[in-house]
Amino acid sequence: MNRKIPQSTVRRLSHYLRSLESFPKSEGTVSSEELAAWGQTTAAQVRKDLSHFGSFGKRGLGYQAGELSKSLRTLLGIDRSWKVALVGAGRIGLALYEYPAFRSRGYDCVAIFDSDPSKIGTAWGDQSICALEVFEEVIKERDVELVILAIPADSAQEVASRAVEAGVNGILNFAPIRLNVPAEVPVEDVNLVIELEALSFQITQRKQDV
Amino acid sequence: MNRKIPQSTVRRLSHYLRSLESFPKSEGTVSSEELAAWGQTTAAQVRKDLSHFGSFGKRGLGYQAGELSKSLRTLLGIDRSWKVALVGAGRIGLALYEYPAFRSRGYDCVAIFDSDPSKIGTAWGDQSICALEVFEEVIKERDVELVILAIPADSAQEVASRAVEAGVNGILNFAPIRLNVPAEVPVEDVNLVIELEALSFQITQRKQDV
DNA sequence: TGTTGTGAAGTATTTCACAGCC
DNA sequence: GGCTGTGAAATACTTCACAACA
Repeated sequence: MNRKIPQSTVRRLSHYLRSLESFPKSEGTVSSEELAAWGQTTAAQVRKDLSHFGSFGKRGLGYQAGELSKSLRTLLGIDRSWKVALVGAGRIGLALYEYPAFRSRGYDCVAIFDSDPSKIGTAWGDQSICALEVFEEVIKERDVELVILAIPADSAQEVASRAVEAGVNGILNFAPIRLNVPAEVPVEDVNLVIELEALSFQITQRKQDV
Repeated sequence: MNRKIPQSTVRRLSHYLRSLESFPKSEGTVSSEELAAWGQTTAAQVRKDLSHFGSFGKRGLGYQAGELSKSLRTLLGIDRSWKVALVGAGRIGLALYEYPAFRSRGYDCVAIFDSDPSKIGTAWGDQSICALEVFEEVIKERDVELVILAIPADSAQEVASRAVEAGVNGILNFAPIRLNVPAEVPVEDVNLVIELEALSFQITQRKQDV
């Protein structure tokens, strides 16, 4: 129950939750062995991950699936909904906006911004696209907590700084730069090119090892 | 020059390369200090990362920017082009297909697949969308090496298995499941919900720590 | 002199193995 | 008997610190 959670543990918690949701045994118990099999890890790892936060299981029995789900949702902070703003109404922005898993997990898009005048005022679903000029105003008015940056690298830093200034709590960044923000505002980077490069790296190395 | 490269090192190599490309000093030298500043790491880490693969710098001087770029591209396996197939012609697929950084890094989309009959035969750019029925045939005929899965979780495993069977070398997986494939075929997962959950986790924990 | 390359030291994370409880 | 929770051991990764050398 201490306070130093490895980043990797957090990722695995998400997997455990998804695992519980995907398997139909919403009633009944689940063992660390089963959770491990689904999440591509070990039973000991599952138990260690959970033990950082308390005791969720019963010795000799395992974990109550329904209860564990609920606990995981609380831990991950998704036992509530989050107000999200999307910056960048391009292809990636659209894909994210329409991504059903977001809404079903409680991430609610309450504002969309773009700098392109031809897009401003048009609507996606029930959201009309706002100009970046009114960014701070809208962020505060709608109590936005998370910002998704789906804009090019050269404007990402500026928008990130403005978002922090406006009181946003976290940033999901698709722009291929490392954002400079205060340590108390977490940033998660998604960099698609790096993922592809990690693949070609592994393939290339493997061939050389033969 | 050994053979046990941390996964994190690979990610950082990509950052170093992007760093070199973003800074205009394509001629001249770069120090580990400078690379570290851009990549949000330490100078020692930069040197250790590179030392796994050989000696790229000159003591007292630093690294020759142009040479180091070239070496990094070779290490990452992007000193060539890769033939990529996109499976899933939905919003995410479209965003990826139009993502300029892919093509500029040498990832060439040579086939698009979808299961929706109304999409089959229509074209995106110069690629017409193929049915999954002809998957193996097209993969082999066009020498596809990498597959990007931008399809729902329930069909992802089947397509992944067929891709491996057809001789694909690596998979970039956007479906929220852990794919079961032989160890010699690397898989990189991109899971957008997990990234958001990592954010809400951190924000939630932080608030409780006060 | 200035900066790399690298063993050795220090941290962090994972795995082991078993006591404790159902 | 079975399975969790957890210190202790093992492994992996990062940082230090300094010899080597342009």
